[in-house]
Amino acid sequence: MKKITIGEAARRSGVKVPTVRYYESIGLLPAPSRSEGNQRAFEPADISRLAFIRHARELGFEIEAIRTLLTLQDDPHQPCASADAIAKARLVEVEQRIRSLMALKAELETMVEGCGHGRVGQCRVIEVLADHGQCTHSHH
Amino acid sequence: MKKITIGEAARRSGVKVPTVRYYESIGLLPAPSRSEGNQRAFEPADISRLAFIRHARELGFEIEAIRTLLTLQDDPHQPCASADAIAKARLVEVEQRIRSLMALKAELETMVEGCGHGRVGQCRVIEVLADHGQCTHSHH
DNA sequence: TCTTGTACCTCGAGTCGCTAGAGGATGTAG
DNA sequence: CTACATCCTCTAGCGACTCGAGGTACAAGA
Ligand SMILES: [Zn+2]
Ligand SMILES: [Zn+2]
Ligand SMILES: [Zn+2]
Ligand SMILES: [Zn+2]
Repeated sequence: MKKITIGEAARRSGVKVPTVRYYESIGLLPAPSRSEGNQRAFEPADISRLAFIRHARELGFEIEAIRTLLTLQDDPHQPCASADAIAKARLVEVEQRIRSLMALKAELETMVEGCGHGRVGQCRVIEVLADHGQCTHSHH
Repeated sequence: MKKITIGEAARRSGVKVPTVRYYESIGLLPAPSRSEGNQRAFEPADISRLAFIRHARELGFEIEAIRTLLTLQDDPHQPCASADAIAKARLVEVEQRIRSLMALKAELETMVEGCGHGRVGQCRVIEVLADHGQCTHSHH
């Protein structure tokens, strides 16, 4: 079996080189063996783990959640309730965030569309920012 | 004219006390005069400025964007094109973020719904996280 | 074999927008 | 006068990286 350098691990997993080292430093990725010259030598399992982490990060899971998910993955006999709970919590988060962003979008549209592109003194953008009472939604 | 303490400024503007000091420290809020005992004494204009900052933050504008917006606000004779550009850029950002979160939501729903709540070995959540190829959207 | 160039190493600091805590001074009400 | 809330400065910490300095290792070409 040939050794996988950090650069190749990065290329294969889509995680950047410094980030790979960072994940190792926080214990998310086990410290790999080293070459004679002290360079990291990864194995295929590490690449899978990195890809898992990257995918979970892309889906917005926090590092601590990923740590839990990885621990679960390491022991396939456990019930998956905690994994499902983490995913469900993330889903709720995402739904809330979408709702909040939709409200924001509406306010921003009003601001942008309402402006006649004249002087700052009459700018609707500045005006609305200065006075939340002009917003259609009271909570952002 | 009575002096406004930092606590009252915080209460009136909705910005927390340490955050008010932080805004002063980064030059977003002018340093107010001080009492004999070295305590900050704000004026009504500072409260408006704080409220403006808070509102802009709630709408997701970055500090540097707010700095620009405040500079514009300070001189009402300038054309408002830059203010509008900032708001429009923020709108585009928000729209992109919403689209991205909608895709995420779909993936998370598939994961959560597909799981039979058995063992980790068969958990759909873990399975999808380990293999992005199982996602319906190729880009997150 | 030597040289060149790329990739690797560690360590510390910086990013953003706050937030928390230590340790002390000031202001106000009873 | 004594509590007690509020204020002050300063430093450090959060999450999740990202960057730079200063140095080492390794593979390919002359
Ligand atoms: Zn305008
Ligand atoms: Zn508003
Ligand atoms: Zn499951
Ligand atoms: Zn995916």
